[in-house]
Order: sequence, then structure tokens, then C-alpha cells
Amino acid sequence: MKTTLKDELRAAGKRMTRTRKAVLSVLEDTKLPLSATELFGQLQKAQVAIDLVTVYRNLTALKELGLVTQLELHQEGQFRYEIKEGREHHHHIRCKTCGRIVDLLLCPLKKLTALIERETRFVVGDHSLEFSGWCPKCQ
Amino acid sequence: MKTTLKDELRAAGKRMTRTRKAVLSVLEDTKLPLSATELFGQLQKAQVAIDLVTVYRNLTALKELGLVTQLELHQEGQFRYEIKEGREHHHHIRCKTCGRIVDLLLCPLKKLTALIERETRFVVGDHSLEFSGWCPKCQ
DNA sequence: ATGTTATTTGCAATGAGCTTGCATTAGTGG
DNA sequence: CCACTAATGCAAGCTCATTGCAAATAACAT
Repeated sequence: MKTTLKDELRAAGKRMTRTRKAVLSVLEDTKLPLSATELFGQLQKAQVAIDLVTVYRNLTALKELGLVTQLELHQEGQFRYEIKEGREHHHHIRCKTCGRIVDLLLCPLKKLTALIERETRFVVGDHSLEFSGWCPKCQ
Repeated sequence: MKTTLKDELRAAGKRMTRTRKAVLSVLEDTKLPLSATELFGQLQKAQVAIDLVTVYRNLTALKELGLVTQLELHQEGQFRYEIKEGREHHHHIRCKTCGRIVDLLLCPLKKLTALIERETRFVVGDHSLEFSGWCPKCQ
């Protein structure tokens, strides 16, 4: 018995609407994290009638359900969104010149988290680790 | 012969003005990274006549000169600024409940940077590593 | 000291990203 | 197919940050 996305929505009292389906579909087809505006652009290109506000509201809802990750790339000053399903925890590097984003498959922070908790007495919830630099073409 | 802040400004064709001095002074007195608005508030409390725009312009100028670091804490959605002088490269952890910020004195990323450069063929420029969680009082 | 000039400032306006209020539309379960 | 509530679209508003321009001022030369 496999829980579908629709089941997960329903369990939280949410509905699988036309627009939500479209937002999820773009996120599923896109390997890299999208900003709300970029996602909106993709939807327009795909002839989906949707308001930017609805994009934001869907992203927020999906984030709260834990189906989507919200992240900020280094020094970019906006949020990006990535679907969680089937993806390992990972980080990114972004080219300072052309904006190209590449996934990093490693995360060296498990041990560090324990150390920080001991030192600061915080309970660590999340971390963000984002790199920027210059991609091969822009060097 | 010690180069003063004023010398560094002058070398870049910048001037040490009344407002710039005040901005630097608050940054020097503050151990933790401030947002532009917070810095502006400090200046008002100190009876310094200054416009918020001037705060932004000074922060940008100081950042471009490399005298100040601009950073984004995890999921906060705004920039913060910290004076560089006499401070080691470091990261932060921020309480998700009360917003308290604490410095972390360790950075485990030197080795990782080399690895990323080999894997992605990017030249790594900067990274941001920020934690959030719950401080002792908010747990 | 005083004049000259380019930098800096303040004010107003603008922009980007994101959120909220509200009436209407449309999923969903019965 | 109905009733109920979530979701949507539109307009307006909010926060953080940037830009244009005339007036003020720091820095240097005289």
C-alpha cells in the first residue's frame, strides 16, 4: 500500500487541485531548486492558468507538509523550492557569473551537529550549506 | 605603519564621513551580525542623524571594500552585516524561536572545498553555512 | 584658510519578493 | 448531486533593498 501524494495531502485536510497538480508536476520534472517566479514562468510556458499568489500559497503548503524543501542559495536573497520525494539530503553550488546551479551529493555535517549541540547547548534543527563560485564556462 | 580604516577607504577613493564613521562604530561595538534595519535602530538610539538609505549604501560600500561581511542566516530572508577586522572566518546558529544568534568558531569546510572543486570543476568562491535550532531557553 | 571637485547624503520614488483580505470557484465525501 | 470547506484570483499591502537627483560635505590643492 503506497501512499500517493494525494493521500498525503488528504491526510492533512488538503485537496489535490488543478493548480497544485501543476506546481508539483513542474517540481517533479525539474532537477534543480526553483524560485517562485521561475516556477510561475514554467507554468505559463506550459499554458497553465495560475496566479503567482497561488504558486506561493502552494509552495508554502507543500513545504509545511514536508513534501517540498525551501532553501536559500548563498547570497541570492530569495527562496527556492525543491521536491523532496526520492531525493537525498544535499546541498548546492551556484555560479556567481551565470547563476548555474549544481547539486552536491555530500553533507559532512552530522558529526559537526553533535559538536555544536554540545558546545552551544542549542538543539540543532536545520542547517544550510551553500557554495558559490565560478562554473567551468565562466572561469 | 598600520593602515587605518580611513586609509583603506581613501585607497579606494572613498571618504571617511560622519555617517560612515557611525556605521563602522556600531559594527565594531556589536559582536553579532546586524541587519540594516537593526543597525539603523542602533544609530537612532545613539542620536545619529542618518537615513536608512545611507545605511544601506554604506554597508554596500564597506562590503565591496572587503571591510564587512554580508551574510544570510538560515531561512531568515534578509541580509546581515558583520565587521571583518580582527575576526576569524566563522559561522552562526540562530534560535528558531527567539532569534538569538550565537557564533560558531569552527569551519570544517577547507577539505570539502577542494573535493567540490575536483568534482564540479567549479572554482569555489564563498560558502555559507548557517544553522538554526532552539537555544537553551526555548527548548 | 579658502576654493574646487568628486563623493556622499537625504528625500522621494521605485522595484523585487512575498503576504493578506475577501468574494468567488471548485474539490471531496456523503 | 449537495453541502461544506479548501483553494483560487484579484487587488492591495508589506518588508527589504535599490535608484535618481539636487544639495551638502570631505579631501585635496593652492
